Amino acid sequence: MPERKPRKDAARNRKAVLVAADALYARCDNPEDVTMADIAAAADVGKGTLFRAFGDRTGLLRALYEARFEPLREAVEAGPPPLGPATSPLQRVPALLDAVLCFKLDNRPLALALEESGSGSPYRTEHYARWHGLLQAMLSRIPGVADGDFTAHVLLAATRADLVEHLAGHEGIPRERMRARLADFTAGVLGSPTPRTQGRSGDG
Amino acid sequence: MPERKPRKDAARNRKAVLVAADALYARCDNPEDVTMADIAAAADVGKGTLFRAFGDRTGLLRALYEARFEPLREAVEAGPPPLGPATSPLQRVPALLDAVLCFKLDNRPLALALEESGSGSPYRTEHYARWHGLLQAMLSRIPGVADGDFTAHVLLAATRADLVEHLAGHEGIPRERMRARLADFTAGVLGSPTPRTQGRSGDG
DNA sequence: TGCGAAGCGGACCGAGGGTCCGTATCGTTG
DNA sequence: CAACGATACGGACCCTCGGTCCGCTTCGCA
Repeated sequence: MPERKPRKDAARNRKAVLVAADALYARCDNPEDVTMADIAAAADVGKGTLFRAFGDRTGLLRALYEARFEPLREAVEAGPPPLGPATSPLQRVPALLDAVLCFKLDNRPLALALEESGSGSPYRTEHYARWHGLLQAMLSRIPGVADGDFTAHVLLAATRADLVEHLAGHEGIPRERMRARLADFTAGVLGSPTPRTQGRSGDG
Repeated sequence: MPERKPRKDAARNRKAVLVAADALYARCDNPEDVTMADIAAAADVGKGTLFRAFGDRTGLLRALYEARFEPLREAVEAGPPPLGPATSPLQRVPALLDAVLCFKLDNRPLALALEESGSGSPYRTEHYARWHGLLQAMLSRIPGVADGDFTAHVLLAATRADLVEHLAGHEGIPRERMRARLADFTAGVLGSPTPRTQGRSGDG
C-alpha cells in the first residue's frame, strides 16, 4: 500500500488551496493572471505548501478539474441513461458530447487554464485518453462511422476549451444554441452514409 | 501614407531574424525552448532589434507563419482548382482542409508555437477569421450542411496544430493516412443528409 | 511529555519576455 | 564631402512567475 495517510494540517491546507483556487478561477476573465502566489495568498498558505501538495501548477489544475468533473465521471461510469453505460451508442455519443460541452461552459476559466497549461499538450492526458477511448468504443459500434479513432478526436476537438470560450465568450452565442449546434453536427456525423472515398481508407 | 520606408540595415536585420528563426523552429522538437534570446543570437542581432522589428514574440511568430503561408494563400485566392475560387464548394472544402493539414504537417513546430502562444487564443486572429469566413461561405452553398459557421469551426478544429502534432508525432500516424482520415471525415460531414434534429436548429 | 517525522512558509533562484538608453549608423541636405 | 538630425542598434537591465530550499513549527505516537 503506497498510500500513506496525510497529516491533518496537510489535508486541511490542501482543501483550503482547492477552495481558494476554485474561487479565483471561477471569478476571473483571463485564467493566465491567476498566479500560484495569488492562490497561495488566497488560501492563506505558503507557496511551498501549495507546491508540496500538488507538485506543480498543472498538478493543481488537474486536481481542481478532476474534483469538478467527479459527478460527471460517475454519471458516465455507472449512472442511468443517456450518459450511463446502458445506452445505445447512437444515443450515448451525443449525450456525452453535450455533457462535455456543458461542463466546459460551466467551468470556462478552469478548462481554459488546464488546456492552455504550457506543460504538455492536452492530448497526453489520462483524462483525454479515457474520454477518447470511450467515444471511440461507442463510435466503432455505429455502422456508417468510418474511423472511430479520428472521429472521436474531431468530436472532442469541437468542445475544446478555447473554441467554447471563443464562441460563448467572444461571439456571445448563448448556451442552448451552442448545444443545439453541437447536437446537429454530431447527428450529421453519426447519421451520415458511408463516405464516398471508401477506396482510400486502407492505404498508408 | 502611414507606411514609411525602413532603413536599409533595419530591413536586412529583419530578414536575418526571419531566416534564423525559421531555421531554429524548423529543427526543434519542442517549440517552447526556442527563446527570443536564442533567435537574436542566431540572427547575430541584439534583442532590442528583434523586438523593435516585430513588437513581441507573437508578432514574430505571426510574421514567420504568414511568410510560409504566402504560397498557399495565393493559391487559394487566385489559383487554379481545386484550391482556387473557380471550384465548386463540394470540391473546394476538402481541398482547403487538406491544404491546411498538409501545411501544418510541413510546419509542425511553427504552427504549434503560434497556436500555443500564450498571448491570445488562436481564434482571435485575422488569419483564422479569413479561413473560417472562406470555409463558412463555401459550406453555406452546400445543401444539407446545417450550420456553416459552426461546421467551419469544427472542421478547422480538426486540423489544430496540437492535434496534428499528437497524431503525427506521438501516435506516429503517417501523413497519407491522416490526409485520408480527414478527407473521409470531411466527406461524411458534407455528404450527410439533413440531421434528424431539425426541430431544434432554430431555438436559443 | 518528549521526540522523530512530516509539514510549513516565505526568502530565494533561474528563465524568459520585454524595455531603456547611450552609442553607432544611415541618408539627406548644403 | 561635411555635418547633422533621424533612425536603428544592442545588450545590460527589469519584472514576473513557476519552482526550490531549508530553518522552524506542528503533529501524533509512545
